[in-house]
Amino acid sequence: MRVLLVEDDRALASDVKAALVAAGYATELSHDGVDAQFLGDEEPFDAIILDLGLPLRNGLEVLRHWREQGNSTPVLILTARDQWHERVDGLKAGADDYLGKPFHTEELLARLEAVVRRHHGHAHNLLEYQGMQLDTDTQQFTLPGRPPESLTGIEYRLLRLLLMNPDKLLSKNSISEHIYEEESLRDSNVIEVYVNRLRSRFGKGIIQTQRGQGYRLGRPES
Amino acid sequence: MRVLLVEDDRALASDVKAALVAAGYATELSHDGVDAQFLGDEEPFDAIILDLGLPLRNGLEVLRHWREQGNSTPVLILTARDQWHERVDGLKAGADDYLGKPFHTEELLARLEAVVRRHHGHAHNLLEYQGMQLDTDTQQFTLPGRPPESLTGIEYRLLRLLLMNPDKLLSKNSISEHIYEEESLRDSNVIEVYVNRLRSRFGKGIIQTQRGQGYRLGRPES
DNA sequence: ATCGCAACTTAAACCAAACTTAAAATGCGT
DNA sequence: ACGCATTTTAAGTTTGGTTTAAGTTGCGAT
Repeated sequence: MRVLLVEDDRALASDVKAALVAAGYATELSHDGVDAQFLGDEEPFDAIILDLGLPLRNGLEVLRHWREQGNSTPVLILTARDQWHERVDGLKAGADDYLGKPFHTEELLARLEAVVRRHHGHAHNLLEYQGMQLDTDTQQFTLPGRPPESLTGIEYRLLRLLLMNPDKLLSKNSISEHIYEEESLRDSNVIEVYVNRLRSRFGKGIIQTQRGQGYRLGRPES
Repeated sequence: MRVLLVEDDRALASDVKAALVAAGYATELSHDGVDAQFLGDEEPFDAIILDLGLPLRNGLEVLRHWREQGNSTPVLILTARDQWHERVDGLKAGADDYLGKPFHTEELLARLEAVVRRHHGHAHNLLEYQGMQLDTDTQQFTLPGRPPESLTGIEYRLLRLLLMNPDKLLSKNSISEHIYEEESLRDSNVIEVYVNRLRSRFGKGIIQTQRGQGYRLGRPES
């Protein structure tokens, strides 16, 4: 279990880190918003403990940034006891729970565990290829450097089929067989229409046409 | 399992190599882009770990070179933590996964294993002869030292017929019987036209003519 | 050497496949 | 029952793989 602890008060930070390590968490420390943001972007944590009053970059902004990037690591925010509105803002920005300072480390540990368990409860199931990822639980699709987008039912089924057979050439027939239950709309251009939709949402390159043969998953252009 | 580790920081490189060897990978080291490119071209690896900041030749260029050569060895790139765009560029250049520096060796091992497994899972159905290969899942044709190219329907069927009967002499009649359903276009020069197309795409030598008898698969000239 | 036929080469025509759009139908939640 | 989002139909347009066709090359037999 890896945890990122973001807290500018060094003394407090190392106390808390000690407690976390004692509880069995591999803990990474960060003391300002900019550094924290990079760490959160680049490394996979099971949870993040985030103080909102940070130098260089406000904690709320950092949190919003992560959520916009499609990073759904559970975040527990720390707020000053009397800053009631910060908690609301934090939850709205995508935090999973909050804790007022000062706090007892036991309570922190309890909340942390709860937050992690809750998150693992709906552990997200990812279908990934060339940096694109399809979350089969939420039906959301993410391409590198963009926020996740929700898909309609058929958009999702088409994209999932492609991602489950990367590189493979799939004929329109086999596609509609997989997407619909029964002897399908044989002469209908549904597939073409949806290919068109996905291309205009996510870029032309995402699906390649092999005229007369079928379609194939491509790689997203920038 | 052979792994190529490309990393110019010698200290880091030998640490990581030790970890890889301990995990059971036969590991080859390279410290600059030119050397790495040569090794990747000449020797078969199961995976490559590639730092992007290299002396002599940029890691991205090396990766692009390999992919242009049709080399599909899984590549895991290492990027500095603050170079977010490098990841995207790397994926576009054909990397299979990325890892920000600094990293934990356990994570490197996990990603490496995942990448190798994924790559093996992607095993395609290949029709192979003299270094040429026809992928019957993607309908793409690769000759040594070139990136795979997509084929049109009839190009594909002709090439497949030839590769399924290597060395065998195939008359134009038997060819058109295999390629078309019905009583074929007996007096038509379709076959000749397509033989011509394949030769100009992939080299004269690829198909040999036996005047009056038919055609036979040949070997591609370098 | 020359003639004739098979194979080669090129370009243009054709036509079904795929694309694009918008409107109509469907279905779902309130 | 209504409004909204999604799915499907439909019609017009573009694209590019296939085929035809006509001219050229070159092998091999006489």
